[in-house]
Amino acid sequence: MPELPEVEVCRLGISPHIINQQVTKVVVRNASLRWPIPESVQKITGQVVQSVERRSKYLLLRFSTGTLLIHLGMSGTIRVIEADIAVAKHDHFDLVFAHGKALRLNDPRRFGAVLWFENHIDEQGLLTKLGPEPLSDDFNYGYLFEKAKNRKVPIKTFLMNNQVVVGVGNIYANEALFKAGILPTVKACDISEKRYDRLTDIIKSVLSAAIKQGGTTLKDFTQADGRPGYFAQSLLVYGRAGQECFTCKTTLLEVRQSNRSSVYCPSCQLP
DNA sequence: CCCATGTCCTGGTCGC
DNA sequence: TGCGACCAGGACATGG
Repeated sequence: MPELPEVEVCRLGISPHIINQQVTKVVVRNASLRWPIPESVQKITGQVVQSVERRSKYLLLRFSTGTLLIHLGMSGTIRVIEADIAVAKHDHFDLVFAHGKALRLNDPRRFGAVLWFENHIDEQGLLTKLGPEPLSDDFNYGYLFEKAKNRKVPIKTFLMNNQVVVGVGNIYANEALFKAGILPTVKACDISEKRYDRLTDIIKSVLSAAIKQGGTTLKDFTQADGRPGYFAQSLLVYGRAGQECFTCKTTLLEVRQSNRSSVYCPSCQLP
């Protein structure tokens, strides 16, 4: 269930357990994820994890000869466990380490990915077209306003476009627009610079708060140690269609946009 | 049958 | 007409 906060929570959780650790075995139980896990992942055997980075929702494990890219898709989770713990359904991939632990990927829907790149991380073009990281200084005042010029797409769809800004998925797009008081159906080009500046601040604060609380657990997301995230308790509109707005008691409404559900308060959120 | 946290890809439309 | 940018929707697999 990962959006950016969940992936970042995952990165923070697994990093201390696997950095500087040597991989002794690579186990592929089911290679058919979004793309087949390549045979070349076996080349990781014997190598040491140098760093665990994140770009957008991609986890990047750096080794001396290349990078292992992991994406959790819609339903992926990663845990660091004792390597001899029994395999569960949908446990597709393990990195086993010399200290007896294993990084284990579980992904029921198999929309996730495990890829190995030597030298050129972007052989597949997955990272080249991505917009700025929302928590970086590249995502700043004026950016969204400039980017939105002539864009007639609804603001909700605009925010979820990875070429605009990465990491803002359906949950946090809904939450940020509620907090910013912007109707999700407004055209991106019709929003003022001032409102975009406020929205930029809100996106940063919503994502940061979610990371601090360990992400949002809806069904299956867990942190690296198996604990759930607690941000679900902070959700103001996502998943609350038909219920009262916490601010004004108006009934929250739901619309479909680009095949995704948007929940909003018709009173607090304005065109 | 409905719905679901992501995103690549296809095919259509629009403007220059 | 051509080209590129933009945009809507399908597709993927499994579970609740």
